Amino acid sequence: MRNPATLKKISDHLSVSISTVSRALKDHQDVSPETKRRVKELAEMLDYEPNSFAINLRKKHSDLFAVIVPEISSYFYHSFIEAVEEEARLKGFSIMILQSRNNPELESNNLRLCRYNHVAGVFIAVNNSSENHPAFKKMEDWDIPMVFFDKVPAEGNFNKVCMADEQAGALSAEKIVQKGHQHFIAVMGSPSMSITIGRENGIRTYLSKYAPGVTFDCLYVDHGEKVETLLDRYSNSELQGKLLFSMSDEILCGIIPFLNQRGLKLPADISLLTISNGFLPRLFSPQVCYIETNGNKLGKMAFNRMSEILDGKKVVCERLLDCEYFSGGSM
Amino acid sequence: MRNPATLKKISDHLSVSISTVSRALKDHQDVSPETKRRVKELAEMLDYEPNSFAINLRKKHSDLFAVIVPEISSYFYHSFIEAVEEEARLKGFSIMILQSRNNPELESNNLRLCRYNHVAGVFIAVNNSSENHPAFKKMEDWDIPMVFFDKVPAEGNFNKVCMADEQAGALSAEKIVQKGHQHFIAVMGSPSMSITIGRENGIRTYLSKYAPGVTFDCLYVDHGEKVETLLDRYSNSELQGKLLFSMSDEILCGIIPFLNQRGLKLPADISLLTISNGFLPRLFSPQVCYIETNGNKLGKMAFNRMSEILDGKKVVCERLLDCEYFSGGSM
DNA sequence: CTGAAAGCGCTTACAG
DNA sequence: CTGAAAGCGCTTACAG
Repeated sequence: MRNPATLKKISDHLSVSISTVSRALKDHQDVSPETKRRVKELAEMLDYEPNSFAINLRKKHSDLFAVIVPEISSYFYHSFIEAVEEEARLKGFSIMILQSRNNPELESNNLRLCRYNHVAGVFIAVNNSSENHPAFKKMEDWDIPMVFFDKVPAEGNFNKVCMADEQAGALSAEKIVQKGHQHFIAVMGSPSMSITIGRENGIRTYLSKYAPGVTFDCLYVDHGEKVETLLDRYSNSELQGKLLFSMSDEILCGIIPFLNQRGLKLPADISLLTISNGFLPRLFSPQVCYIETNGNKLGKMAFNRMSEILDGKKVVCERLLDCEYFSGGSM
Repeated sequence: MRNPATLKKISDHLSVSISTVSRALKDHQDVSPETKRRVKELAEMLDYEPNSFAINLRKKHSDLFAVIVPEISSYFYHSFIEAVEEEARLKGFSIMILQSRNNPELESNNLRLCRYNHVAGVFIAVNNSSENHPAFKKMEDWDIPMVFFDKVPAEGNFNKVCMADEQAGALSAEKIVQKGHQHFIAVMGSPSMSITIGRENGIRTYLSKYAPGVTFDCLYVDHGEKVETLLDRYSNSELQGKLLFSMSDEILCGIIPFLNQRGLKLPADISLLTISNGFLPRLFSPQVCYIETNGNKLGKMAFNRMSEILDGKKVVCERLLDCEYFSGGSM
């Protein structure tokens, strides 16, 4: 390992003190122009790079944010991460990615890593399964700001940035009712997830208020069960003319092959509405109608919230990202 | 900011020296069991966490790998990142993500960040545009191992881990020839990318060797041009019975809507073969035939190579990931 | 304008 | 079995 240049090395070469070198490199007013010039020139030549460990050891925190997600390659998180990296870079921060793979132990361990590395803040989408409240509390004790996004704890006073799940559910119901359906089939994710609960609540609330006669079957994709298996309970004639509502891209990816395999055509045989970031729905023919969930927008929103906290606006709050309807040809 | 516990704080409470506390916590044999017990108990109580800055300052490098990509949310990189994170975690490392957005300046800056943070190693997919050789060289000077993946520099002696692009091209040509096509249309990415060159070479080499009569139009999607626009030069009757070859998922996503819009059916009106990670091709009906590029596998391969380098096997080499054919119904 | 010194939190060779 | 001391590379209050 080549020895990287240090302030000491530069100071030795130039026969000035380390303090002077340090000051010269940061353009401190106390240093004479001539000294500055000599120091900077040599620093350049020696390929000097400050040492983050030494700097952070004094500052007691790093220029690193952590993003903790169940997994990176989901339909949504990578675009969230992309947006956060972008914003972070513009503000001089970098990001560390940690996956918790729906394993509470890993999640705790990831939070421990955040403490170990004294990150400036944590963006976290929590696991499906249990809620790691003690681990979350510990971050508070360490004064490491946390912004929960997408999958957030149902209980507890935390900073949250989410899709407006209830609104998305209500908007879905509204569109379904408008199309004249008296009954539909909703395919939802795990019933323990906050997003499932929110979206389903949105549907129920809307229906009970504006269309009490409309009913729906509610199927939950849980415990690794496949969408296809769940839907197999219906015969083609039972599905004829019906509407399928899909809670997410993940579920959409189960529904599409199912429809293909059954030979059901959109929208002649069956209608389809999904919640999605919009990428997949636009690839199909006809394009699938969707309510937009935008990972990039949510990432920017989360970053803004984090910036506010770092700037001192610490009062805990919950922000919602409004959703919009895209009209395809699937219903 | 709550003051996190330090060795000093523990040593004060227990009236032992800092050295003893440090040794006790790492189960050093020199320390008496009784002292160990007391130290560990208090450390637990005080929620002690070692300080990575102090540790790394001594070790002179961190437990952090950097992954540098043009962008995270491409069809490929997020699964690569996912695999690297997974492997890294198992070995006690974390990963930092940096995007270079096809901007050479950003790329250099990201490499500077890697030096600043004394990362243990860098995984990098380079920009389309220019090649940043001076910046790459500098990393060598700093003895920071680099593993290039997917988009790699054409020149220079570097560790590379890639799809077998030539092989993928050749395999594609083989399948096309087998289906009896005398002429086809290849839709490729930017001609300056190593993967474009490799894949096209593979096709040409195969054809000149085994099927010299077979010809193809070669279209390049470059400078933000759209696939649809490129293909618009062909009338439906010109396309009838033809085969389209798509170099990547990105291009596939342009071709599919084009076919839908033109009302061309697979495989009756037109055939389609793509190179892909396999996710999208399997969603369509019929499923699109593809040659597999697997981001996860490539990530694991890259990590293995990195591990070898860290273990001392420093001799530069290039590894290729074999590709496989998946038979759908699109040709 | 410049420098010596203390300190961030840790590890480890050395002495006892 | 335990401790005092040096040192990793930097910044900054203090003294001159």
